[in-house]
Amino acid sequence: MPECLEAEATRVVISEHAVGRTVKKVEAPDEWFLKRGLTPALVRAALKGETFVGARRVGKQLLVDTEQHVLGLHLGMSGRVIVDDVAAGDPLLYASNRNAPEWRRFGVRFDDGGSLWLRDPRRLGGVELDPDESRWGPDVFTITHKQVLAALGRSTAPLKAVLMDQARIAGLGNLLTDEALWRAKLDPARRTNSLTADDTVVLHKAIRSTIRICLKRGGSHTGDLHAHRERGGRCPLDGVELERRTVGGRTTYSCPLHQR
DNA sequence: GATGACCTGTGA
DNA sequence: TCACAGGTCATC
Repeated sequence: MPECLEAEATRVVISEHAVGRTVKKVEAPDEWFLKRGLTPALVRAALKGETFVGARRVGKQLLVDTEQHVLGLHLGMSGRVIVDDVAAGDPLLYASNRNAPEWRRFGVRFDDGGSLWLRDPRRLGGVELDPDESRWGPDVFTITHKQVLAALGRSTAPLKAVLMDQARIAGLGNLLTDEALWRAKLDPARRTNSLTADDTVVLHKAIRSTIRICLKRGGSHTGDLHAHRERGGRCPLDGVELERRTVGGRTTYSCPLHQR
């Protein structure tokens, strides 16, 4: 599920329900889930006795600050954070999932008896310690037009591929990118360096409105385009059949009439 | 850059 | 049984 909006919902839950609490025990039952050389022993040594002092987010990446370390949590394609057995984010989506204990990939138990778990059926998420935060571009929530220009650069890659590159802009995933491009009336496959100055202004506004509106509605799947994202689906703006193809390695829906 | 790999669940 | 899935990473 997670693009930046789901990560943000998760950040809020961690901030409201886990910050201020102290780690008593670290649970790392799935070693595969520990990334970049992290081991159960290392993460245990780093976090045991540490108090969570803040929860941040850069794009899709969650960053939990402790007194001496930063715990990086990534939700992958199917991850959710559960604090004290209550799932973060959309309760409807959560309800459709079974709560299988074997999907718990990483967790901490607090000294007050509660817990925080990262549950991820597909195991595409991960945990790292003290991540290098320079590998992410500016966060999409607050991105400026100037930063959009810098992100686009002179790239000849398809526009969608550039927007989803987390090093250029952090936070846009497949659904939000399709929605933003649909709103901007820009073809996802368009060569990035073919955009006019006006195009970049429209694109920036579309990104901002996509984030604002979908955040308010409750997630990456709440865009106007999303309901029509299926084979044979029609553009909700002008009714023609949407084009379905692979752009930037991801299934892409766009309107062949109004996205140019 | 495009492609396949990673891993596993869901639904047609 | 198969296609597909909201993410990243390595490799041609």
